[in-house]
Amino acid sequence: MKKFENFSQWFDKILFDADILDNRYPVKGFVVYKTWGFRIIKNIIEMLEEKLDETGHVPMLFPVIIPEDYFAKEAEHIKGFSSEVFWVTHAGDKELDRKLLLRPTSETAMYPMFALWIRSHADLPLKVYQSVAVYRCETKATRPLLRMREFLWNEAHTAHRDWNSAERHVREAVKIYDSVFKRLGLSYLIVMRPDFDKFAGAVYSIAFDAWNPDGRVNQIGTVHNLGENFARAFEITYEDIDGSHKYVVQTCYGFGVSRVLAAMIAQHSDDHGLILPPEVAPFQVIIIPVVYKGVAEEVYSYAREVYEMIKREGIRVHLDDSEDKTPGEKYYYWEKLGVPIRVEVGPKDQRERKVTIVDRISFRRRVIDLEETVKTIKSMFDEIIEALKERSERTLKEFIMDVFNEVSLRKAIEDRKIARVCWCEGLECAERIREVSGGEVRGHRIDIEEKPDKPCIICGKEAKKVIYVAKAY
RNA sequence: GGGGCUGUGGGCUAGCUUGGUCUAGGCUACGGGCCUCGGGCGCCCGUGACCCAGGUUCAAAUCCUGGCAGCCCCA
Repeated sequence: MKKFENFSQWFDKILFDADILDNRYPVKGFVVYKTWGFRIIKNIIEMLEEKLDETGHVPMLFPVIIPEDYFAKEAEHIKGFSSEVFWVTHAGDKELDRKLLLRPTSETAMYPMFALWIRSHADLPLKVYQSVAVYRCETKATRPLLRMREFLWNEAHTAHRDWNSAERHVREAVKIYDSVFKRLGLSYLIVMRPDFDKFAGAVYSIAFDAWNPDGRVNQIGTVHNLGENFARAFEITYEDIDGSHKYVVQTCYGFGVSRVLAAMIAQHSDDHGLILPPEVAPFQVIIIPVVYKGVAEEVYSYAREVYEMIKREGIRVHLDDSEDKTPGEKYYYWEKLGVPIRVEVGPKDQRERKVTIVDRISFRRRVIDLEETVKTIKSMFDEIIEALKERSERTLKEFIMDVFNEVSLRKAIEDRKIARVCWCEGLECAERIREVSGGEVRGHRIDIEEKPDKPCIICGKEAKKVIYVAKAY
């Protein structure tokens, strides 16, 4: 199965073969995360939460249930989400007096509580996060990890004294996500969403759009400045130094754990199976003893010695000493699961006190002295993540295509590219872009500055922004 | 939101057009056994399936309707 030719089937096969998840659960859009996948997920979440802790965020856990009247408090918000809400209407066979819903996102669960907790400027900024599942009854076709009705994310919600400190914090949040995504070797565009596509209830929205082998973009994270919109709806006020009462200014940001996992798999893996950045791989090193009759005991005990030596360094290492498989079968098996480094120990290695070491990307074999093993593994970890990052960045660049008229725009989207176009910021032109290309306007970049040097691709008037157009998940 | 396609052991599939030797075939995986195990060695034995509910028919994996689930395309 070829990654760039038949992404869907390739992706489904990897998810199944690498024990990431089982999507045969009998409810559309709900999946079971299996052990290997769930361990990776836990490592990703841990990486993010550490970063959030470092930057002054505190963990909390809010209920999955939100009462209808609270959900409805912010007008735009309810408009944006109501069509895909799962409702809880009954307890046993009795109808509830007050309808409840499963959170599609937690603003309306958290902010009534923020109103109780925030009294004065001394309570600000408040920075809260939680890693939970959220529920959205997607009407489009669901796809494992990419578009599900129950999916995992981490959401952070903050409250600030004024617009400027909220603005500063938005930049901080973007930096946090950027650093975590980079550690996972991912490549993406950081874009300001056009006004008509911002989060329901936000003043503006910033998004991280990761490339996917089929040319669609995968939104792996978003950062929103909510202004006072929710503060007014939920009466979140504080007493300032001068005794006046003011609304807080809020931000919120979501890190799509399921989609980040999808992006990692989609960007890094190959036709042999999964490829994982060492930092999140459940096993970072797999040891395969190569035994023959007559020398088995020596090789096994040497393999255990190597294992203990690597384990002592805090590296997640596993010794596959099962006797029912040949070494070749084990190579394929662990490659499929994406273990970054394989250490082979055979009779020859044992006699010479060496090991044979192979990485998951290049499959290059090298024989090194036993004493060099740990040092070599550690430097190979760095080489692997750098190689993944470099390869992914290169692919992103290859996906981007400059187009200057409707015909080439349509062609670009047809060819599964991400189109870069100049745009006048007119709503009708954006609508037209969608119509002629079938792609969506994703926004203009904020990670780099891009000035339009051509007129608007649709109306020919002066362009204000360089925007990206692509199909999306 | 609209249209098309599909559902066969754990995975991939043959069979469906033209209903009947289908008692459903293969590969893979799995369990047991043998094997000199550096890239899926070979051989023997075994377990395991027609998505669900109706309908047509002497007879349904095969035809029809609905449900559930999945894939693709368009808006």
